[in-house]
Amino acid sequence: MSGQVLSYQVHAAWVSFLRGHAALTRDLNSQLVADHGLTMNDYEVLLRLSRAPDRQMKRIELAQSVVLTPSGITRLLDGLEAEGWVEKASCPGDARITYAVLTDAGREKLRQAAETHLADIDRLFSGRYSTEELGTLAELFGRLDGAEHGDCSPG
Amino acid sequence: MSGQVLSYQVHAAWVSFLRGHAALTRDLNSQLVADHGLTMNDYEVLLRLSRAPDRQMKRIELAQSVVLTPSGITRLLDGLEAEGWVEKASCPGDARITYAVLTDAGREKLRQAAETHLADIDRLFSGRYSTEELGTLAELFGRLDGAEHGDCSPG
DNA sequence: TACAGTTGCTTGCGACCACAAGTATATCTC
DNA sequence: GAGATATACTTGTGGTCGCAAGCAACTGTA
Repeated sequence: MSGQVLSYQVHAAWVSFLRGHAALTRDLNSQLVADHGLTMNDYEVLLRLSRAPDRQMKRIELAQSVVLTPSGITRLLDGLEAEGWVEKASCPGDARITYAVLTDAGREKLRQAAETHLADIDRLFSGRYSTEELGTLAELFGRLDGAEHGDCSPG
Repeated sequence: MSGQVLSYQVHAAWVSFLRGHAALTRDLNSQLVADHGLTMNDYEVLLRLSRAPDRQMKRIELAQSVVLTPSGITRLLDGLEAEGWVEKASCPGDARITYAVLTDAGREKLRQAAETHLADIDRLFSGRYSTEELGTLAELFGRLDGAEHGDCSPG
């Protein structure tokens, strides 16, 4: 490894990554907030829950899955619970653990939001990349966190 | 284009993109703050200025180059000015315009921060990708904003 | 010159999120 | 089983940043 002098490729990729993320998320987030009153993190949380067994997850696992701290997930879920889209459930075997459960209303909210949000994402990506390139991106990104990926549709 | 049903590739790439960005920036940013008292945006601004002619840029152009709003760049530069790393300069021909100018102290600060920050970036990327893959990433990312890229070393 | 529209910048406000500290519960060690 | 440690979660605090509104300066039209 170099250490002292960063390769041109690494830095060029990193700067583009930062700029691309800032530009895309600002666009997508403001659209999502305007259309549905959800932030992108709200949406991602609803999506994770919708794809989890019994549509519920431990809060701590949910936090890790969307890269938020425990305090972050508490505040985020506060909002979703206030809207009735998520509920708490206790864990019989461990009183420390609280589950976040997607309600029917939350499922419906996600379904509505997905209609425009997926189209927004599609518009930003499909115009710039071929199917093959998207596959390459998905593979390379996947290495950043060793993430698993599921179907993209809610439900 | 699809519009209604998002392709698997698009969504898989997007979700990995979000997770990767969150994980990487949280790591790099906390390191940079702990080591040098700079946020990643602070660093990026200092770097842009260091590579600009006469080490100065119009504030509005600086904001666009790091994807911040005008209010965002005002607050950010407030901090850098308070530390003496950046100064304001007026534009002779247009009193609306203010330049942000990198001071010698700011240049030195950037040099010090770059030592550890570039190594941090290198560590995160070089371990996961080959040189060829980094080139691919840089090219694909570059299309997100049509950005131009300069040398990665400050000065 | 007068007036409308645009541009650059700042400020008030609110949202989001991380960190640190605190509480409650569980587990491990003796 | 008592005490130390670890885990899950919440809350107080502070920082960053976007949006809307406002101000100052420039430009265009007549």
